[in-house]
Amino acid sequence: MQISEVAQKFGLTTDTLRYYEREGLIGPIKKGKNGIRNYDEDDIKRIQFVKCMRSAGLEISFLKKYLDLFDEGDKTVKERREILVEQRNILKEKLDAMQEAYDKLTMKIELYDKNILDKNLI
Amino acid sequence: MQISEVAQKFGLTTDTLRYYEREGLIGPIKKGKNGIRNYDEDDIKRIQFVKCMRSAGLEISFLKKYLDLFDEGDKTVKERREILVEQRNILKEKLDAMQEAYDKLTMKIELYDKNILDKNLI
DNA sequence: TATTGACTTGAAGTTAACTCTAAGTGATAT
DNA sequence: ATATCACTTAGAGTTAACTTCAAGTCAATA
Repeated sequence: MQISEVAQKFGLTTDTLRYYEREGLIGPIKKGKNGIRNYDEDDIKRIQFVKCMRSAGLEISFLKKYLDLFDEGDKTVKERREILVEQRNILKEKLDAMQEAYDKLTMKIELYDKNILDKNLI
Repeated sequence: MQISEVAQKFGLTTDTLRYYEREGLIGPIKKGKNGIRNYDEDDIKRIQFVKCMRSAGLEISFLKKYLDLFDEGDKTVKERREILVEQRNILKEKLDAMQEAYDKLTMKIELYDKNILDKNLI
C-alpha cells in the first residue's frame, strides 16, 4: 500500500505519515527499489492504533514510549501495562472535563431556545 | 479579589490570567490606585466559564467571539446560539473519539491482566 | 520526447496557548 | 532604612504537532 492510499484510509496527510515515521512511531517502512514506501499489514495496524490514540489527544511522546517497549518484546509487559493505565487515567480526567463543558453548553442552548436569557449570565 | 487568589481558585497561573485579559477574553479588570487588578464577581463568573471551556479544549478564538457577542447584548442572541451549537458538535466528535480510545485502552489493559498477549497485536 | 503526477529528502516555517524575562513600583515586615 | 514580597509592563521564548518548501527521482502517458 502506497503512502497516499494509507493517508486517505486514515484521514491523515502523507506529510503526517512521514512525520510519524521520522519520530519513530511507525516503520521504518520498507521501500521499493525506486525508494517508494510500501506499507504492509503490520504497518497499517500500527497506524490505526496511532491514529485512534492521537485522535483522543494522547501525546506522541507516550505513543513512542509504548511502541518502543512493545517492540522490545515480552520483558516489557509490566511496564507497558503501567503506562497504559496511566494514560487511561489522564484520558478519563479529560473526558470528565469535556462532558462537563458539553452539559453546560447543552443547558445554555436550551436556555437560548426557551428565550430565558439572563443578561448577567454568560 | 487579587490575581493570585483568582489564579489559585481556578488552578491557573497569574500569567495565564493576564494573557486571557490581553486576548480580550476577560476584563479589562478594574485596577486600584496602585495599578493592581481587583477582580469582581462578574469577572470571576466569566473566568469560570472560560476555564471550563478551555479545559474541554475549546479554542480561545471561539471564546473571544462568543464573549464579544455576549457583550454586544440581545441583538446577538441568534448568532450566539448558533456558535454554541457548532462548538457543541465539535465537542461531541471529540468526546466520541476519546471514548473510543478509552474503551480500546480498557480492553488492552484487560488483556494484559489476563496475560492474553498476542505478539502481533499492538 | 516531453510533460505530468506521485513520490523522495532535509530543513525551515507555522500555530495555539501559554510561559518566561527584565525592569520597575509600592506596601509591609525587621 | 532596607529588605522582601506581590504586583506591574512589554516583549521575547517555548512546546507540540504538524506543515510547507525547494530540489530532485522515476514511471506512465500524450
